[in-house]
This record gives sequence, structure tokens and C-alpha cells, in this order.
Amino acid sequence: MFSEIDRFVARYIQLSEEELALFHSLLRHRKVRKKNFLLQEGEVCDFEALILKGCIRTYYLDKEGVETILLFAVEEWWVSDITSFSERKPSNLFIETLEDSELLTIDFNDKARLFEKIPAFERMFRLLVQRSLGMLQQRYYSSISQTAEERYLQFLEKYPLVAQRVPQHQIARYIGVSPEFLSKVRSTLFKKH
Amino acid sequence: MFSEIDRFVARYIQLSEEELALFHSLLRHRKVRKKNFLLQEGEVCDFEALILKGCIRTYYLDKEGVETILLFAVEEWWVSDITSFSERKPSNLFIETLEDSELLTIDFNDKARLFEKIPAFERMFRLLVQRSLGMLQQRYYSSISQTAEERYLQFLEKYPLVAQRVPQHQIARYIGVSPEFLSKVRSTLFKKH
DNA sequence: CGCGACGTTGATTTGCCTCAACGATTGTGG
DNA sequence: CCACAATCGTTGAGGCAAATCAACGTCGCG
Repeated sequence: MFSEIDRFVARYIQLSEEELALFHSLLRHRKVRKKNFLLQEGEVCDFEALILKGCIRTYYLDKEGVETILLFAVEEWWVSDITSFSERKPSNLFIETLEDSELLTIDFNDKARLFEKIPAFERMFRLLVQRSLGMLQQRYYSSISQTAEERYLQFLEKYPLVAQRVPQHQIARYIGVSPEFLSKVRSTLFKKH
Repeated sequence: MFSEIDRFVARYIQLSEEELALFHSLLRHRKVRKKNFLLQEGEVCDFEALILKGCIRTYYLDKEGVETILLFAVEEWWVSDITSFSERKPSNLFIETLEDSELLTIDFNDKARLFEKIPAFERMFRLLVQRSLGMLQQRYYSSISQTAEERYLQFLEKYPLVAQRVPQHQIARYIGVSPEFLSKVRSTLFKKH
């Protein structure tokens, strides 16, 4: 159960056996069926989760009911609403399973305890957040400077596996266009070849 | 010279006198005149800088010459290209002073040394990056779900000081529209009142 | 003084949205 | 296991937000 997360952690920091044991003791194993919410708008997010199995999306929902997808997460990715989690305030996000999923989660108090006992984890989480920031900067730039077609092709290239697993209308919302328009983009792509 | 940064650091972590002295010894004080580049596309970013005085922007530049502004930074803000800095690879960004500016900078090796000697700094930088990520998520969502008018008003509300200090066409690029269109948005806003 | 940076305005075009209608596929309760 | 509903993707018509291009006025500064 912990083999995946141990390999994950080892990429960033080195821990003794006792430290690993302590770490494990702070984690909770959860199974969640497809189409369930880990978090809904208005709730305070009290988990950070590493995905062992499954697929999860986080998205905003505006008053008109339009979803804007912030992230698709699959195996070896973390999901949370860090703003809500770290500032302990209500979230604007929904986090929903797209497939039956298995997670290892840690809550706010246990994460604080973890940092206290094993400061090296500050480093790991700093590096994780740092990488997320870099990726989001790139994505923000794409959303402003590129056309829907370019963003779609880039998505396929970057996340070929995810593209197989999630429905097309959600890919549309991820790249920031309507499902109808993505369908039209695809049909012009086919005509080109 | 260090009073601002000491106050800044104290918001996140507590340091002894010796630790502060060590920290100070790793910083470099720089003055940079208006309209100079701290970083240009293709260079590896070897600094993180706290702004003591002045105003700086970071932006992408596409092949057609269009700028997309990622950040305006003024007093008490940090600037860098963290991706380039931490992965030591060429940047896609430009970082340019908009006013005569004064900075405290730290380079890659000294930051590594800092983390090694005073692990608490991992915490501070984690929290900083975390906050940046939260803000950028919000901004990404705005760029997709709101109109130019809404984003402009939100900018004025959020950064009234910056709005006085930077030219209007750069605010346009920050909120992701053309300078001409922002001008039109403003003129319809005036007509409304 | 003259020139470049800046902001405005108008005409035209375009990328994408909304709405509506329609098949195809999936899945689910009876 | 079937029947019906929901989900999903496609296509077309029409509309709107914002881009592009071009011309012009103003101002601050070297």
C-alpha cells in the first residue's frame, strides 16, 4: 500500500525507516467510487491526497453552470485545494472522481505534525508546489496566446493517457472552450489530413 | 538595508541573530535603472530578488512580438523565474524594470547553502510559492470565465497602486487584452457614469 | 524642437459562444 | 434482458467579444 508513495517521496528526500513509519502512520487510505465529490464549493478542504489509482478532476463552477477545469489528476499526482487547505477557508472548487479511485490522504493537523517531526517534508512540498506553479504559468500563457486548436494539440501531446480516459467535453473545458467548439476544431483537424 | 527583508522574513519564520547574519551574508544588494532587463529569454535565471524599491514586470514575448505580462512586482514582492532558477534551464521570460529599482538578490548556490544551514527557509519559500500558486489559479480562472471589463475592474480594485504606476497598455496585456480594446472598455465605463 | 511613447477612435474581421436539433452509445432499473 | 433515459459527440445558424489595422492627437523628454 505504501510502496508507491515511498517511491514518490524518495524522488525528493531521503528518510530513515523510523521516519517512514511515522509518515505512514499519518496517512489514511481511502477508496472512492466514480462520480463522487472529495470536496464541494463552500467546504474547507481538509486533505491533500496522492492518487494510487483512478482519475480525478478539480474545477470551478460559475453561476451559469459552466465548469472550468483546473486539473486532471491520475496515478502519482496530488490533489487538494491548497488555498483552502492551508488558509482553512471555504473553497471555490469542486474535486470529483472520474473513475473509481484509491488515495492516500493527510489532513491539516497531521501535515503540521509531519513538518514538525520531519522538516525535510517542507522541502518535498516546496518542490511540488513549485513545479505546479511553473506548469500553471505555462498554461496561463497558453490560454492567452494560443488558439484552441494549438491548445488541444498540445494537450494531446502532453497528456496522451489522460486524453484516452476523460470525455471530450471535459477536455474542452480544460483547454478553455465549449464542447461544441472543440468538436468543430477536431473536424477541421481531420480535414487537414 | 536589511530592515525590510527582516520584517518580511519574520512574517513566516523566526531566526536567531546569527542566522539572520548568515542570511544577510548571502544576499546581494543591487540597484537597477529603469527599463533594464534582469533576465532575457534564453538565459538561465540565477537570482531570486526581493524588491526594496521600484517596479518590475515579468512577461512572455511571442514570435509576433506580443507581450503577455505574468506579473507586476513592487516593494515587498519577490521576482524570479522559478522554473528556470530551480531547474537551471533557459527561461522563456523577460524580467524588466519599469522604474529605477533596488533589490536584494540571492543566487542558486547561496539559496542551496541557505536551505542547508537554515532549513526553516524551506518553510518560508514553500509558503511564498504556495500563495503565488493560489493567486495564479484564481487569475487563470478569471481569464477564462470573466470579460475584459470585469478583469479590468478587478485589477483596479486589487492593485490600485500598481494601476497608477504602470502604463495602461501594459495593464491591458496583464489582463490579457489588446491596448486598443482596453481603451474601448474604459470609454464605455465612463459613459456608464 | 522633433520624435517616440502613449492613448483614442473607427472599420473590418475572426475566434469562439449560445442555442437548437439530431444520432450514437452507455448504463440502468424494472 | 430489454427499454428508456442519460450522456456524449456532431453540425448548423446566428451573435458577440475581442483582435487587427489604420489613422490621428497628445504629451514628455532628449
